[in-house]
Amino acid sequence: MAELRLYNTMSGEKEVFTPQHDDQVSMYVCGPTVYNYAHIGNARPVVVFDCLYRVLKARYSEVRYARNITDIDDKIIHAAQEQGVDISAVSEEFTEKYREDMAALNALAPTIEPKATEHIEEMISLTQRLVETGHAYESDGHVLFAVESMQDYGALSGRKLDDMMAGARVEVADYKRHAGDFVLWKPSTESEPGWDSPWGRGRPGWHLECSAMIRAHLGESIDIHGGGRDLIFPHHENERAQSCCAYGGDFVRHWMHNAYVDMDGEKMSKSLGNTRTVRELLGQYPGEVLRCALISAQYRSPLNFSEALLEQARSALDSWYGALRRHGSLPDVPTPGADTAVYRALMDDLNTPEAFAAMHTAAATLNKSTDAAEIDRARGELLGGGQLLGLLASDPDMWFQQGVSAEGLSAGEIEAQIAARAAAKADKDYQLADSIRAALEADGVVLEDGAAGTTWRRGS
RNA sequence: GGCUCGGUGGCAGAGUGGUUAUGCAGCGGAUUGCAAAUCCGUCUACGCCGGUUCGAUUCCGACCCGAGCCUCCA
Repeated sequence: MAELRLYNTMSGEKEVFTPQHDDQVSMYVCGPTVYNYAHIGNARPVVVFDCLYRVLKARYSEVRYARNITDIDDKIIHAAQEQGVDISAVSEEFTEKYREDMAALNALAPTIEPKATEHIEEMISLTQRLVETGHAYESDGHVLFAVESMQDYGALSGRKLDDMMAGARVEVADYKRHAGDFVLWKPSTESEPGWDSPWGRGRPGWHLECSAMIRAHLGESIDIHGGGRDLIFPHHENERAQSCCAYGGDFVRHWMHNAYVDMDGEKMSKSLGNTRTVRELLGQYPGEVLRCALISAQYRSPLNFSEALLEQARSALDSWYGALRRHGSLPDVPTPGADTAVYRALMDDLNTPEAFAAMHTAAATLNKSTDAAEIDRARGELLGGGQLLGLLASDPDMWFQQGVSAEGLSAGEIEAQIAARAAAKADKDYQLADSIRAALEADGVVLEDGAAGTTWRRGS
């Protein structure tokens, strides 16, 4: 059995992955702050860690995968105030939309989806613990984590407190002892949502929930913690500080961070305003195309988002589905955990491009082989690989015949035209046959004559 | 200013101290009533300068260029 190797942000190297408990893995991935639609950049970690989840499930008998929902945050508060509604109206609406969008990308639901507002108690007690142990202090109504109280603060992001001082570009609040100190708990005004605490009515700082929820659901030390690169600092650094100082121990054994989705070579982000929402893109492309595009580069490399990228993803899927379509009548019972080339590629730090190459090899075999055993093996590779990658989930005929929008000819109309053309061909009236083909093509339908008759698909 | 990561063929994108990545596009052929799909063949590579080595795209150093973090952000 191939061993799993994963790059660890902490060490800066690929490491052999061994779960702390024999056959059981715990993974936590930072989820969305639910105040608006997820953009395609937000979807990258979801899809990447969904692949990892699938690989882990194939390899280990128990995988506990938690992805949080941040449903208390200043941005949600602002959105709610603008709309004149309660924050829960905003957070519930966008939690639902997020789930729909991610499901459309074939991302499996995590084992647990903890919400911040359901863990306020845990956050308060974690904060208390940090105050008691001298790692946090109260100042001007806030409770702050004292970064100088932690010996190796900065170890994850590879920075030193002194260096950070030099580059501080932000006004330092005067209630902080050190510029790097961050908020654990902050006061709420009357109009802001808040919870009673030993420090008065307030709400948690944004790093706190993950520490508290990891502890509550996955325990003191987890195997894998993932998220986007931009979370390394300050979010994960601070999470680590909170958890390590409050509870001691390892906290996280493998830190994993995906690179960004870029737009014209520049990071896609809400603050830059160059985003494309998943929802908008789903109106133009099948979810599988978006997913395929998102994993067409290795997760630690930047991915430039473009029409061309999506068209390439579509064409890769077309060729895999096309190979399967040739053998569509065979029963399928793939085993994703089988020791296939796709599996081995993914075991090497999720090398999805190498996995794609193996998928293409399997498809080529299906297209040209006449050996039943070989065909069987290739189908297993392709379908099993598809399960690990979260692709090829549709029926091949459905894939080619689906229209992204409702417009166009119905399947029945197309079949009728095909029958008319077959009759014309039987009469050797090729002129009529060709005019039918051309008419269909003008409506975006491509005919393919094969040994077993004519099949059709919708062109892109 | 500090820290991190990267520069591969027309494009996308892996990998390796000496041997084909892969896909798309291009070109030539096969197949087809015509197509499409498919198959076969084929062309374009490893930022720049040094060093180590029998041999470097791959290791080391300098340089140039790009991206990111240090601030909400996946």
